[in-house]
Amino acid sequence: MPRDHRPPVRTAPGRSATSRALSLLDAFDAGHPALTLSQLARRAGIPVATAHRLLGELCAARLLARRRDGSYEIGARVWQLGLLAPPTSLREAALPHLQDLVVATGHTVHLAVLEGRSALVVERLARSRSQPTRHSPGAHLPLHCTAVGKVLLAHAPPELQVEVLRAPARYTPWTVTDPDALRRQLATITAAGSARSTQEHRPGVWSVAMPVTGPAGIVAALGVLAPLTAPRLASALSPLAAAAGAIGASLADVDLGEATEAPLPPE
Amino acid sequence: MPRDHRPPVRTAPGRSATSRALSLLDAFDAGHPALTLSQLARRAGIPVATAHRLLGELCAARLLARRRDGSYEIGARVWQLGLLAPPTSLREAALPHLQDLVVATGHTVHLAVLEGRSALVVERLARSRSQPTRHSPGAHLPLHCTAVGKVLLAHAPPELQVEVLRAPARYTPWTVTDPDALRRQLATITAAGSARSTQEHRPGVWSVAMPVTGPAGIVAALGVLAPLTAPRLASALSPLAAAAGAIGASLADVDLGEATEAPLPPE
DNA sequence: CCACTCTTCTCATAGGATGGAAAAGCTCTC
DNA sequence: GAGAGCTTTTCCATCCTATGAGAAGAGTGG
Repeated sequence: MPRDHRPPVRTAPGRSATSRALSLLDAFDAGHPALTLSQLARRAGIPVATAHRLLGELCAARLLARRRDGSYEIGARVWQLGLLAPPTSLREAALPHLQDLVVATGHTVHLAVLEGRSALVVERLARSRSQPTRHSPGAHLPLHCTAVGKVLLAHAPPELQVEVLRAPARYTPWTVTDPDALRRQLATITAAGSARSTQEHRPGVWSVAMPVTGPAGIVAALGVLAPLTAPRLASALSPLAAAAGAIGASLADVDLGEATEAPLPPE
Repeated sequence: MPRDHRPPVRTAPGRSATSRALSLLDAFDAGHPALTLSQLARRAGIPVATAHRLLGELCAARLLARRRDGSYEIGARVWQLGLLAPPTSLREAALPHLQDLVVATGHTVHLAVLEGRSALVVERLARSRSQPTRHSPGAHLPLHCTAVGKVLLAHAPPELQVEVLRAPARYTPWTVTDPDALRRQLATITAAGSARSTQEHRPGVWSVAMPVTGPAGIVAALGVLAPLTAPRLASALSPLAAAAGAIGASLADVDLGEATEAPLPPE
């Protein structure tokens, strides 16, 4: 019975119990779809013993599952819940039109929504299915140097524009990082109804995008990507507009749940 | 200052803080993709004040989002995390083969995995995209009266078989609810390599299914559904086997993360 | 066989979660 | 426009539950 003395436990730094559990979920990303207990504890910044208990709860709720080797992965329950999230209804409404657009243009097609300070790719379709798509659905794109991002930014609330234009990151030698130049671009985009990006995010690639307007306003941006060597992009504008319009129209009865950012500005 | 006296708060029944927060997530389902605070509190069985605080945390973690009208919905973050769950990699590996199978048979195609005591539909493809698919991906099917369910059950651990066969629910007049008869069916299915269901789950519909075998054993079941009036189902067996084999083969390098049920049997 | 890492479990403490109640909105009806 | 009935938000005293060091168990491999 060597358990002789128990020094007082240095307890609860300040985060709530729930926030710790949720930080464990945040430890997973595309590069880390499965993690061990100690990896999770490290990445979430909480003691192993605590992580172990919380992981047990997350597994009981089926948000996580254990693999054969003992490591943890995101559970099917999360996938299932995710089907109820707004991107799914949008994605399903858009899919047939995206396919049409791929056929019409022969290029890769993007559908993205605004999430936080970046564009969340809801769906991406390429000519050949087997072609390795660099950014799969679920990836984030910058707002200031992609065509879909610019469309979303141009129709975003001014506060967000200010925030994003404060310090635009450079991705290629062609990325526009001057706030004033970008601001002028946004004005043009709102007026013209379409945005483009030429090698601003990825060398050798240009893209055009247009807004998708549902009953509650702009809900997404639809873009076409192609290599610089491809035929003129002007030919893509007409089918792009048609597809964007068709998607918007099919959104008529779909929920108008434009989610707001965070409900609690205080703190 | 009318706050004169404060009777002691009848506190904490027994559930952990985290489990309460997670029960709020469980309140969402396909029929209720958006809920108000009081609905959530009712459905999760927790006081409004507590629910309000926990919902604030879930929104901060972006697992939930608020709509314009103040109601809550599943956040895009959940959708994004769900892309890391096993169903996604399986779904993506299978999709091209499912499309081939739809073309080859002309019927609706199902891909399902075992989850708990039911079959989780990972993907469903029909001939015409616009046709209203009754059960979309994410839905659960019973194990004892659908073709995909029977395949999964036949290869499931004996404990699960016992549990499911204890009291099989009746869905139609043709549902087989006799445990012994079902047990014999399972033996036949294991031997023959395919299962069928004729109106056992839904009147006027039959289905055939086969297992999808990856490097780590049976990972899913692939099924074909058709109305009773359709041509003989035997013609579907050959393309079905081909597709199931192709999916299994393309799973070779995909993670072998066969998730176990729950890690903690105690309690 | 020992050294090492990862996982599981225990338990005394105190700090945070709890929920009744009040207040603030919000939508109708009369 | 007062009032009833509803939902959402805030407050705070109590006390229950989360906490995390440590020890033991379970692998791993040199």
